Amino acid sequence: MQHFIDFISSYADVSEKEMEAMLAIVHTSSHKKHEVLHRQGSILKRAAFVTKGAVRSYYIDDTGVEHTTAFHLERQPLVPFESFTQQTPVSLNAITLEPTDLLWTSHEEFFGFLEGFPKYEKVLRHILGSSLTLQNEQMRLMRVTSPRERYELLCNLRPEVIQRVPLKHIASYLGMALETLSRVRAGK
Amino acid sequence: MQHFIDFISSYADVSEKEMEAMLAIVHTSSHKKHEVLHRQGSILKRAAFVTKGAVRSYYIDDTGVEHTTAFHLERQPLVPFESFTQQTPVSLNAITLEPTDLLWTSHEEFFGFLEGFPKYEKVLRHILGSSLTLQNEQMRLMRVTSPRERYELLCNLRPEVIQRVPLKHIASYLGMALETLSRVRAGK
DNA sequence: TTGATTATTTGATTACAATCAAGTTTTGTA
DNA sequence: TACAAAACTTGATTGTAATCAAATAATCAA
Repeated sequence: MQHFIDFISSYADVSEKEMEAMLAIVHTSSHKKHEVLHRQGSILKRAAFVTKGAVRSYYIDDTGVEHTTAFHLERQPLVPFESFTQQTPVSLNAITLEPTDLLWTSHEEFFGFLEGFPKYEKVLRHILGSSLTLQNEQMRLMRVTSPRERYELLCNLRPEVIQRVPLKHIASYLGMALETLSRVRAGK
Repeated sequence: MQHFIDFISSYADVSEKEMEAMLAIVHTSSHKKHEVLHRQGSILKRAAFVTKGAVRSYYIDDTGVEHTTAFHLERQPLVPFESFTQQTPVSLNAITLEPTDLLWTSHEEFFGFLEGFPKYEKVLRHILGSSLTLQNEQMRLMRVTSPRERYELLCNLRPEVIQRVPLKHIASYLGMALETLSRVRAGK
């Protein structure tokens, strides 16, 4: 819970009253390893935040190949904003990589809170902006040519991911074959 | 101008009063071919909308290579939202590909309007959501393995771009060598 | 603990796109 | 209209990562 408070506080000065209202709409849930949290095509009813564990987001393309798009470790939001804010079908699957604890709030509660505290419109805008920035950076990561560079960048940016996630998912995330990743890591 | 009204109307029912207030903060400008609209690292003071012509967004990487990230034709916004909403340095350059007419509004005017008409918070949220969706789609485009597929996807999604933009920029946008694009087009 | 499944490594080969190098065509403009 | 610059094409070669194939290592569950 402290993680969540830290997260929100990094975007806004939260008064006691506001924090109280927030905590009133926040729920917790625990999930086993390899539990599906949401599926491609469904309408997202919850915005979640990882307090413990790890979650992987991925989609399956026309040819049946899986593409991992994100890893959500503790202290990170797990919200496909473009889907949650507009209640359009989500384009990703989410599945736990480890036993995972989440904080979450429903669409109704979330936007109810927003109406009660319009100041948080700005916060949401800020979060959406950050989300766009992150996407941009990820896009550039993909354009950095060599697999080695992509891997090294990830090592620098998210060392915990390398430690905790099976290489096949990292390879998929970085857009290279599992064997290539293995060789890159061996320094070949 | 009608283009702009259509654009906004696709996101919200706009009352006469609101439209009036909007038009009061909208300005126009004309630009020659190859005119720079903004540079990497600057703080964006304007949100723009293309009414005529075409604009290219790109960035230059550490090794000096240019990467084209977007083409903005008429009826499309030209706003790096993540920069404009938060007034952080923009990570892209924008340059006209053709003689171009823009509508634009300043950061102050824009957020002034938003305070006067808080209903448009929702509209902005919607636009940011769409922007995220677009980014996601572009990301997926990059992951579709073969250059041929990437090219064909672009042909289907944005045929006008193929007609109007020099191939070297399209090649850069699709992340392939100019020669490769040429061969793909020749069906080789 | 053991067998089974999953994860990872290593090797050999192949396929594909980048690069280098000229040419040709098109466009803009003096 | 003619010249120069830019846009585009084509060919030959190279390098790199994908693919195929198999072995080894680690993890999980009965």
